[in-house]
Amino acid sequence: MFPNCSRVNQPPFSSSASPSSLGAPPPVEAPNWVANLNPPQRDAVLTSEGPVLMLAGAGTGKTAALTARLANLVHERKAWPSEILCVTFTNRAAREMRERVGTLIGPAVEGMPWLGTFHSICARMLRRHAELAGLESNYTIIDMDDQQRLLKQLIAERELDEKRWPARQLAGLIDRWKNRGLNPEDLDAAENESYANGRGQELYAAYQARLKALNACDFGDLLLHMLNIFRRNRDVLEQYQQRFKYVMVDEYQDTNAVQYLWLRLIAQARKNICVVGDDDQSIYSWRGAEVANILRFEKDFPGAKVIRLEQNYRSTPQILAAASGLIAENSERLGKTLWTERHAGDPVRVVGVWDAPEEARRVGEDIERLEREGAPLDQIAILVRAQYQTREFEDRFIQIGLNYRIVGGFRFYERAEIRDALAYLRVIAQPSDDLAFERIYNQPKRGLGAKTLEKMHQHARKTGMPLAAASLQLADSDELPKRAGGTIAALMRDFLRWREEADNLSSAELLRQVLEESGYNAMLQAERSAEAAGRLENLSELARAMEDYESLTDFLEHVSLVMDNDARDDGEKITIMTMHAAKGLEFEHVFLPGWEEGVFPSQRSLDEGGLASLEEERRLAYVAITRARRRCTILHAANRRIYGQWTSSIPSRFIEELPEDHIEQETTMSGGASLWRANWSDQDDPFAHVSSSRPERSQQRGPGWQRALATGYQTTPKKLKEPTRSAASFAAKARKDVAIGDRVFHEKFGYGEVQAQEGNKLEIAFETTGVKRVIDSFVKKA
DNA sequence: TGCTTACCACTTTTT
DNA sequence: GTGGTAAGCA
Repeated sequence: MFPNCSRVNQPPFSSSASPSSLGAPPPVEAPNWVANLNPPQRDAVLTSEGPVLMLAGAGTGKTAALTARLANLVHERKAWPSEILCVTFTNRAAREMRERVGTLIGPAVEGMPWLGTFHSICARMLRRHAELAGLESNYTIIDMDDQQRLLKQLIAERELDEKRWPARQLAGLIDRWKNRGLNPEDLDAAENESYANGRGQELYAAYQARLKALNACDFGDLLLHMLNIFRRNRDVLEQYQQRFKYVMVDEYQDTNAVQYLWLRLIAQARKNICVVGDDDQSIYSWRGAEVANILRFEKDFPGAKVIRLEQNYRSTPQILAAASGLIAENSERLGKTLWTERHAGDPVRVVGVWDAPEEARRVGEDIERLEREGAPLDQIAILVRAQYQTREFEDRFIQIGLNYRIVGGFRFYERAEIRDALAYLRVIAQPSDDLAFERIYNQPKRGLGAKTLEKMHQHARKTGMPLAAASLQLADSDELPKRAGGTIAALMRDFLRWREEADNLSSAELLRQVLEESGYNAMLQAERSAEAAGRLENLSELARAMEDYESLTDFLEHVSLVMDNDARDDGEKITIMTMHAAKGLEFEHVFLPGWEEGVFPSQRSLDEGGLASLEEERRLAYVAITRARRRCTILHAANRRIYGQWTSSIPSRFIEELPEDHIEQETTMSGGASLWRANWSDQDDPFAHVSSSRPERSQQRGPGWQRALATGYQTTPKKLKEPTRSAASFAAKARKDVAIGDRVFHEKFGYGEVQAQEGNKLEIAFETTGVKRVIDSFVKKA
């Protein structure tokens, strides 16, 4: 519900700019979008000149304002779409912005090449100016996997103990340096000390040199290279300063130092920069984001107009109050007062359960009830702190037959078979891509092992040639055993042929041919397992996806930068994702499980980082709660298994910090009274200390714990009912295209035969895993 | 060479 | 419980 939609506003120029009064296209409708905005939003839209800082609280319609602003600039002919730089943080935000601008100004949005993430925009710029960074314009963007393999090599070359100085750690350091805009030569002694007793700089420099030799760069380089280019080449910078008449930045609180410096250089000339952010939603400091950027905006751009969006259109007053009360505990804030015209709703619920399985069971039951009440599943989300928490829900939902999707987690492009296929293509597109070559030189198995690889490396190093070229030369010599030499020669002949074919074939066809001729398909087919079948399926999906791209290079760039796997919406599903991933989204009903000390706030943030990182966790909690429009349910379990070990836990301090007036506490100890009592006296029972023998110990627990006790942990639990069979499952419609006796395929369980059908549930006898009940939407007809 | 086994570290969060 | 790596064996 958007209360202001019904309000009649007099737009300042609703009829002043008819399309006919304009010269050439873009043809546009009357700018009625401004009519739907509230005064501060409208102010932000109409203040096109000069620096603008929009402080937009959660759910205050900042995307609406930003989109309208962009549309207005185009509509008012202040700039061509190609003269506006519009930076977002995530691919999703960029896509959404593009879509929304499209509905406002029509096809003119097609001409917006500079709307995108920091990384994709920099990648585009870097293609043009690659030579200024010592690269060729067809450089490859390597991912974290390649990055770590490369670093491992460098570490091994220096005979450092990889156990003591893990590649991960070095990768993290280099990343952080890059995020701060530091080149190897910029490191001071202290930074240098932070890896392998003062060899940080050496390794960082070596890594950069290797990347250059590979004609590659990593994520951080995209920004760092462009910053370097801007700093060292006045003319290039001026070119962009001229081009971009207006600059807009979303989620400004998440910008890191390089991004900040890069933006400042571009915007310095015209100063038409509009940034939108919310200091309370800054949750990426671990990635180098600096809230300080938003705090010093007014200093950087004197005379900046500050506009506050404080009217929330999303949540009920209760949800808003709970979130506001919580975030008020933070010390470093600009401070905002969110308000809403929405009608009162239900209080935020806080539910205490016995353990994680019960938590999942409870959420499942609630969702089934919502479903019966007619709530669409895609309006329900479960937001977790860390990825590992998703498993419990996945298991439970498979069991009771609830449709769900997990956002994040393993991505399509990170699967081994996909990466292998891409590696083949990379070697074809880029013969000097050693990392790709190394990945597939013996995949599928060709009888080439570590020894051969070692020789190839030696030769490559000696001659300064890329690995692939060196190996070919080596194959011609007598350095290798006959078999290995022959194999390599044959492989290189294949690559030569594919490279020629690449000109005639579409990339999708090329990929299919490569998979066939390399024996990769045959390898998977020979395996005859459920997994292998899924992999083959993934590979043909990859080929299909490639058909949308003009060139191989385009596609490879897409893969590296747009790693999103927002699975196409195939039916209504519950969304399970991390709180981080949920930023910018909203749902009617939100479940927030795992609010326990050590889980949320995470152990790590408690151990290191001090107050600052605890406050970041609190902001994350604020983000999570404010995703909900109507209902928000927070859960905490008394016991949880971590690393396979049962651990008892206490409710999160954030629960205690919620304003009491707006929440409702409840506890559901299921599993039966006997289990409850049996656990009561257990040694590691988290409630053992509650027994009257040691009342003083309960004093050591925080107030949240006390309240949890007060609201039901002490008394006999009221709800002892064993969870019953899911009622909603009987209501679900059956899939019509599968019948008893059909052979079907399931991602997890493989092939099987349908034995029974009940609602949307199928009972399937799987070939390898036995009889299981699964949801029909999770199987494909085989 | 390649496969099996044993041990290990590990869980934030993302472009 | 998992997945990745190192050592040992066929």
